[in-house]
Amino acid sequence: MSDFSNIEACPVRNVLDRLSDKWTMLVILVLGESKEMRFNEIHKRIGDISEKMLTVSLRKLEADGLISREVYPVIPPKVEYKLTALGQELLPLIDTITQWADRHMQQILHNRQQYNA
Amino acid sequence: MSDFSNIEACPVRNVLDRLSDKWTMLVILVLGESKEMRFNEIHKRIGDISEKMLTVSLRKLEADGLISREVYPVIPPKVEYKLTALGQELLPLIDTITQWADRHMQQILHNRQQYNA
DNA sequence: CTTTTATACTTACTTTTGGTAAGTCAAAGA
DNA sequence: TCTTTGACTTACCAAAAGTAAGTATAAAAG
Repeated sequence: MSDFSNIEACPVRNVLDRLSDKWTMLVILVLGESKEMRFNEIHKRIGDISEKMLTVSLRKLEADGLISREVYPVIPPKVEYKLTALGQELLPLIDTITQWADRHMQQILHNRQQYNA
Repeated sequence: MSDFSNIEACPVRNVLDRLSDKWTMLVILVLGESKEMRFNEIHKRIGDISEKMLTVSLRKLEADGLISREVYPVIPPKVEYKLTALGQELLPLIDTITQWADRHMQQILHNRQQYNA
């Protein structure tokens, strides 16, 4: 049983803190859909993420080594993102959650309605 | 390939949006450690969550039907929380991520340092 | 009999995180 | 010369989360 309250030293806290922001897990999922993706492709695929937050999310994932960023020196700019081996390892774990989501969404929506009544 | 940009209709977005806040996944993990838990127990186990946010997180999880909340009419108050069957289904999926975290934390910390240099 | 303690919250206020819209850069095309 | 293109950046505003204090009530302590 890990010591969740020791935030610095606890791997679980360390990783969950990084995944527990508004966009990170979704960005990983999206990147898992194709070999590599350009900034605007990811942006369109998600739809409602701001450019600012997409930039921030991608930079953090890059810093952790979960994605790689390749800049082509052309104009207009071209930048390709893809999951690293490490990132690809994480992908199926998040994907399992999305499958669970597909199976249980109806139930959850129902529960929410009950609760608000 | 689901339509992530249709936030209302997409189960993945719907569930990820709920899990993608600062504390939800960690609260589920902690509740998975014992049969049931009282408010202050959860609070101490996590350590740095505020009482306010713990209340908010628990209420949302309750609304979705992932945890149940039992109030004993005593003074001082006693309230017990535990995962429902639905919540217990989700637990191993989050737990798999924490195991991945344990395996790769060193590498990730190393990557972060490299990036900031 | 007054004060303290215990537990699970609220509430008012501040800080951090995220959203919005406009701007930047440099070359190619009209 | 003016517009378009793509990947951002920036200044400013809104939403989420943190902080510290307060609430309720009865039993136990002094």
